[in-house]
Amino acid sequence: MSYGSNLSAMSEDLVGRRHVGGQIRREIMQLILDRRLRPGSPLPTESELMDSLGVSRNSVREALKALQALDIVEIRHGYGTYVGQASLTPLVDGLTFRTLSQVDDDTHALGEILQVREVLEEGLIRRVAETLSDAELDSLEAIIERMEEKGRAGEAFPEIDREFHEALYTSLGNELVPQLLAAFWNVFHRVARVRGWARDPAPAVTARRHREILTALRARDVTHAQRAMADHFRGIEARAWQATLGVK
Amino acid sequence: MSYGSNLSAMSEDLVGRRHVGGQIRREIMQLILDRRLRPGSPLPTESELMDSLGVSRNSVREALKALQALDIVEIRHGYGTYVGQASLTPLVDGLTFRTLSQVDDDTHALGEILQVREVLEEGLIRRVAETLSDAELDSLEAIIERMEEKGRAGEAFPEIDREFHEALYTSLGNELVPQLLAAFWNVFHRVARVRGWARDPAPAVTARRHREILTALRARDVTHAQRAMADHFRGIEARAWQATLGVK
DNA sequence: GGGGATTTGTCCGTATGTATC
DNA sequence: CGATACATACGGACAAATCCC
Repeated sequence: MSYGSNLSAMSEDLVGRRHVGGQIRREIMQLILDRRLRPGSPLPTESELMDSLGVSRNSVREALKALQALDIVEIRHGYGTYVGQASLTPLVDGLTFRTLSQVDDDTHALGEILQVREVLEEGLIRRVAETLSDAELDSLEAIIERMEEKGRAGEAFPEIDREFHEALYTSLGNELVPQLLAAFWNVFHRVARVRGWARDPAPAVTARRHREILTALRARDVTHAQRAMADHFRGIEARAWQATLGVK
Repeated sequence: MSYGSNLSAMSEDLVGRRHVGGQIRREIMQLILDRRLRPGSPLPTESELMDSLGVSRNSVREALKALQALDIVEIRHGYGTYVGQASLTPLVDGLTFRTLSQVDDDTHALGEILQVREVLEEGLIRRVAETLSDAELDSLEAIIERMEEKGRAGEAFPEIDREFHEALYTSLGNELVPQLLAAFWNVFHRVARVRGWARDPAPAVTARRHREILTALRARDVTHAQRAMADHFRGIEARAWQATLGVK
């Protein structure tokens, strides 16, 4: 035997120490929870982790790489390892991969994502329509004016679009909502970029649909707002299906 | 110099070969896409990958571990590596960790997840209420009868609950919907288990709420169904908040 | 069931790039 | 600029799991 000593492996012997890799991953996560480390806090170095966990550097690194993929830790080359933001980037990676994986019809996988986003936003706008303050309506107004300006120039405005939908739901005080929507948005546009789809061919129409949503919100007309949102998604779907047909 | 020869490193020298790790991850994903590999298909062995990618085994393994965490590949000890299901387990892991990480008030993070689930299901049941067939209503009936049986015995039935909500939306033909709902459900119950919360204290009431949803669906009463679903979530919230207070 | 081949899991030692001070 | 601490990457070796004959 070359490397032995099994300092702290006794506890796992009864369990059969199955899948040491996943075990180390859980132990590092538990370490973060136990020490109440916040996102951005420094983690022990790899050397310290191999000592405290009693495993080799390779095992520690594989576990850290897995946690990095989940955005649970953040590794800065030559500097250190830190607690991550636990964002939804893993969801984006997974959904993007899954969608690209269905070569025959990405419309299916993409349509599913779009349907979920539509259901979400239709329900969310109902709740937000009642609690939206005048100040928030004004800031939405400013965003839409930038849209219309781009629309007049015939330029697409994916980032402003994203900004609008994010600003719509800030008043809910729900951090998860904008992150989920942003995740879906990222998947959609990443797939579009890989597939080489064209940009929005009619930005003025898209801007008008957003304007429609805002006027409904100003009137506190929940039904109208919901229908305007649904129309907006019809537009998105039309663009996507047209793009897939155009490419084929 | 011990390991030299740098066969295929020349191409990266100009780029500065930044972040080889993440690069390998993308190359393996691209390999799956290029070869049209389906979930369950075998991947090249680690040795073949280090040859074809021109990197060491450690680097290959770290990339594979990251992809494993995303459920993009599946590694079987002593057998081989396979294309994974690209499920939403990364989302479950991330949200669970994030929720447990907020020790002071998990009610906040958990409340956000619950709100998203509620918005989703309220919107989904509207769409499903119109297209549900009699056969599907009957299968929902069977599930609810099992609930009521458990309810009379005073036993909790988390699994049947999950089954009901999954069966509700099969007619949509959207694979992502049940997976997302299952993910949220898993986060909720995993956190509950870690926190040591009590089980459903009034299963009969929970069963009755589900019965209410079904009767509304049978009557094709969309508004009623939506309200019944909302009531159901009020019950879940009440249980959760009561549990957190009880523990504290 | 036994044995050998294949494949992943773990470990060690070392050299190198990178960021901070 | 040098020193230091850290992550990155490589090669080689052995252990453990699985499969097939």
